[in-house]
Amino acid sequence: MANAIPSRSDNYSDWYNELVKRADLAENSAVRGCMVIKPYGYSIWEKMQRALDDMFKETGHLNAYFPLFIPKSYLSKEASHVEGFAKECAVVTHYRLKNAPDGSGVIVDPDAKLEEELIVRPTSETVIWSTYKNWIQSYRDLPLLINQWANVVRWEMRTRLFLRTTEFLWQEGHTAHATSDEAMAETRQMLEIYARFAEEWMAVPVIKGYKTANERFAGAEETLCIEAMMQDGKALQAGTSHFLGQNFAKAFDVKFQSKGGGLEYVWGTSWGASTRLMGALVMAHSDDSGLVLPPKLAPIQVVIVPIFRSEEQLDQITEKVKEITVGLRKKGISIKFDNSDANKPGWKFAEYELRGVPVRLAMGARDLENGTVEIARRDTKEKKTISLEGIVEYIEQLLEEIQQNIYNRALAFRVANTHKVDDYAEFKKILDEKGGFILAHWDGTSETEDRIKDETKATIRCIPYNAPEEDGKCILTGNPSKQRVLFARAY
RNA sequence: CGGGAUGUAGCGUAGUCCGGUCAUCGCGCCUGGUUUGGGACCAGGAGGUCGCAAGUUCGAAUCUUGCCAUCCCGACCA
Repeated sequence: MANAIPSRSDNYSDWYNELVKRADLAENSAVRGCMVIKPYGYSIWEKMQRALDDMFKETGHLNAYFPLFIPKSYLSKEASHVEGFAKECAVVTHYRLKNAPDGSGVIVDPDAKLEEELIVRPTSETVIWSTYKNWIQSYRDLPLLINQWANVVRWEMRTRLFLRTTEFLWQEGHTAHATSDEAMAETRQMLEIYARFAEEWMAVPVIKGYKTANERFAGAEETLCIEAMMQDGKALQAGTSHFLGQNFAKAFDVKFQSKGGGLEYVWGTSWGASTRLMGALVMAHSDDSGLVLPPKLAPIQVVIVPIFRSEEQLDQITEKVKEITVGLRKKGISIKFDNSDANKPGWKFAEYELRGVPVRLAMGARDLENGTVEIARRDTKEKKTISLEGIVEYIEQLLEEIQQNIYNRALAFRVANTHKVDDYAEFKKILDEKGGFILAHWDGTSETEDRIKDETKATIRCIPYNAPEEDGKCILTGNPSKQRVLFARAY
């Protein structure tokens, strides 16, 4: 193999970085910490957007767009919110440049200083709630169910393609409700949507749960999340849904008149998922040959590679291929027929494996004679020659099977790498030797959580939903505990 | 922002100690031909302010100083 990527076992992190670049998903840009998402990577993101957006619309949400800039004063209206984000905000202080007197280029015009500095949004709660104040007067205005697709900026110290970039793309939902119960139900509903998206579209199994107070969103009363396991055993948070209580309503004075005529603060939620999902998708399924994409999100689901010695042969193959592609397209399956003469078949095979195309067909003289085609699946790398008879149905079913198979594989991996541990020494040992998820008892205090984090780098990823009640002792302090929580090292 | 390292063609690199036909090699790219069932081969060709700036010197990719950028390890995070 001339251009092999690093292997996962050699260096997982190198493997990931190389794969993202080589599969043409994204690359680093001239701007520190900001990436360029390339067309192939962006196509996957568009499919993710489409699926999520459909689910949001089905549950009654509408899209809107709020400004990129936020007046600095807004950020400080909600105390814990500003504390959470202040350290990573980009700030706009001027609005004009001018030529440098010494001719060395342009400089910031000191006369163009803004009265009030603007923050580049790290998240939009504050602008949105300041707007909601004007939109909500009566219980009849509720619930208000809004989503926006946007870019946000968080000035991170260390960045990695998709997993943590200074600027990233995401969606953020912001809803307002008349009652606490209704807002909480919305919070749960949106987490369910994220979980369903992760499992049914990305083929990534997730664990749903509550964040501890330490890990909660800045300004939220409760944060729900889904956590996925990557192939190196580390956890990745794939979506969060926050119950904001009346915090932002109070900070921005958003009240409504109830049926009974009283004035009440509204209850809020916010929920988001970002281009980080792209990183999760790569790390959950791919192998040392390249990406493995779930068929539902693959920009190209089937690639057809002709093998020919002459123009006439190519023409004959093209003719045959047409019959297949017409049938596949009718089923909504995306196909690429790569008839370019620039590269040999072997090169193409390797290239489409790198790009994670779920199904590959190869057709040559041999197949023309026999009425067959060679079919290869990306997830297992199995190859076989099959008859053209019923090929469309065969492929349709195979795509479903691949989708299911990579989910099952990821689930089996997670199960195999999740351990119940009752002893702190063993806890540390498993983290260092095996990694993965650990279910252990915790006494419920932030102090204990912090100490475990300092000593092991593992954090409580979540307090899982529906965890069975079980009396136990905190792994660190020995204090009583009612249920196990999920520990892991995380991205 | 602390600790470590690195900047040579689109990418990856040799040369840096010891200054002087040294700008090396591979991939990629262009042209022509032969090829095509797992990353083809031959021939020819294009492409470089050696990160930037100043200094030392007859002479700097190489030595000195300053700056800039990137990567790794920490603190911070979706």
